[in-house]
Amino acid sequence: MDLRHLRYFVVVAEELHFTKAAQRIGIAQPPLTFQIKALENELGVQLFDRQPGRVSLTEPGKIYLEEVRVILEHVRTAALRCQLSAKGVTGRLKIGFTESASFREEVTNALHQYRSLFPQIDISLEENRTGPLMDSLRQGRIDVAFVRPPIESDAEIQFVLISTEPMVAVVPKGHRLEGSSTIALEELRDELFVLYSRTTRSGLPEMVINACEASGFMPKVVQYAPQISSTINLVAGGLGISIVPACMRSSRADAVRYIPLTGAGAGISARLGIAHRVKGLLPAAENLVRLVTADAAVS
Amino acid sequence: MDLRHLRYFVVVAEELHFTKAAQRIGIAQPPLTFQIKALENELGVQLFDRQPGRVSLTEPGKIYLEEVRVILEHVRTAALRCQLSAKGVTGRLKIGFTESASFREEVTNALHQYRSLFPQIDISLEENRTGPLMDSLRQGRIDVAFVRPPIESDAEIQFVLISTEPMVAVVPKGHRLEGSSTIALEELRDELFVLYSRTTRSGLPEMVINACEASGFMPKVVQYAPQISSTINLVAGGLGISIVPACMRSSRADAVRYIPLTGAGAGISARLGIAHRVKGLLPAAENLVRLVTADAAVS
DNA sequence: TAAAAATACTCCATAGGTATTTTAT
DNA sequence: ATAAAATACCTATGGAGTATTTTTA
Repeated sequence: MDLRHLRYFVVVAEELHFTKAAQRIGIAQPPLTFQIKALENELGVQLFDRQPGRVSLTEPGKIYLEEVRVILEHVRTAALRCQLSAKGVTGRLKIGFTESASFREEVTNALHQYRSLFPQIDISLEENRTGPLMDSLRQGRIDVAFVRPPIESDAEIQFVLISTEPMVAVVPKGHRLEGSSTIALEELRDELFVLYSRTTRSGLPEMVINACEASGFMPKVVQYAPQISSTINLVAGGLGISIVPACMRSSRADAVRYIPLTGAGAGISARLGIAHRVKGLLPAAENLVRLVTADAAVS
Repeated sequence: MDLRHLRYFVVVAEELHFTKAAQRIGIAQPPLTFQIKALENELGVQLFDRQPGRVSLTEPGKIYLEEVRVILEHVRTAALRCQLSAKGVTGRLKIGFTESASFREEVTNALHQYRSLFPQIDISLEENRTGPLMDSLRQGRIDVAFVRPPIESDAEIQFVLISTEPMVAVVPKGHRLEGSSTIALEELRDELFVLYSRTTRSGLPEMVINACEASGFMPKVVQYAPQISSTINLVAGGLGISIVPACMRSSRADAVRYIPLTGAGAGISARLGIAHRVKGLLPAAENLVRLVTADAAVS
């Protein structure tokens, strides 16, 4: 049995006239008669009472018509649902992001814009550090991730940089450098550092340490903290000073001061990008990536 | 788009392996690949991610699979519903019957039996006189009717006789003939008659009048009554006597006596049968007719 | 290198067309 | 007598087969 049989059946049931029905379908009457008979044979049921000039549905035919109409409608809606999903209009999207990404306007603006463009997408968010996010990405637990390089790029994962910003020094209120408009890295030689904990050999804390070494001293790290915001809280608490991405400036403005770096410090920057699988990417994720990278190209 | 496409799609989605799927379907791999591509082209959506040895459903593909499974199941159940309806297992049935038919065991037994054989048929009953029932039958308001001949039989209507019974005299208690074991029609020459009203030229009351005439007298009819039971009630009330089908004997046994007729009176009989349209007969109605006429052949 | 999907082509089953007959009003 | 469905037969599209190539793990 084909959908053709069902479609033809509905037309004949509507016209109750084989010749007219055949015209509406766009075929000749004999093949239509043949197809309806084939359907009846397959069902083992007479669907029409036929007399020349007086075709009518049998009772089983009426039952079947009801069902077939629903089936044909369902065939259409199924295609539609599928197409909407393919366009990323409907569906779900799992987004990972690092703590500091949520402080960047590129990210929040993109999410706002995405939500208004695709209100039917069910978005779920996961905050984690770059490393675990990349694992989740590879294993399909999330679909896109706002992460900080370096990313171990390969054929499976694409990474697109969307922003670069300077790192700034964070000192507690009342610190001797509080009033400085800029700080050279060398001035921090004797400071105690609170750093975002090191999980890779090349993340933000590594960059800070490397820059200090380039300026001729090894920073004295008194504490590693799991989040950048907790790092800042520890600075606010007077444990030491730190160096964080400039976007964090709005955090704990009551208790800390953010001061631009000069010299070797001006060279270190926090880069942020969006990472996603190359294959098996959800349509909804493609749309977000397109939106984010289009913005990145403009700015 | 064909059901074939949908069926193939489900198999490939289940196997996630074109070669195995082709084997399960019973065709070669290339045409299967071709058909799936045709489906994808028609939808405008990629349903599978294919790498040799690693076929997987895309997100829209998963959505479509859900829908298609429901569609294919619906195609099956639609055929089933249609077939059940064709066998008269499900559906509705409108039965007409004359008042006296409900006093005949052939009719009540048949209905009992039918109800237990086809519990899913929605039966509705209509009581009326033979003439209106035959009109309803022709116009499709009812599907079968238990009626008394003569029936104006033609190509549209089939009538099968299911019982023949004698007519009996009804006299009120205390009547001069109350004690008679039989009554010859001539003995009623001077009686006042209450008759079931005449609507056709050949119904039960006509037969009574004709038989009386054959016995040499014209019955004195004092009252026509719309139902046989009201006729009997009038007899019970002393208005006169009547002649009714033997099956009515159980009616008003408190107040009337039923006495068999002899002579010309023994010749008149009440026949009962089932009538139905020849064309456009509901399967449920066919089953009832079959059941009733099979019983009729036995008895 | 091996396994599986894609491509290229060939064939035939069947959907559809044309001509005609049958049937019921 | 007429209109419409059924029948008979023919044509051609496209579904399926076979052989081969391409691709990726």
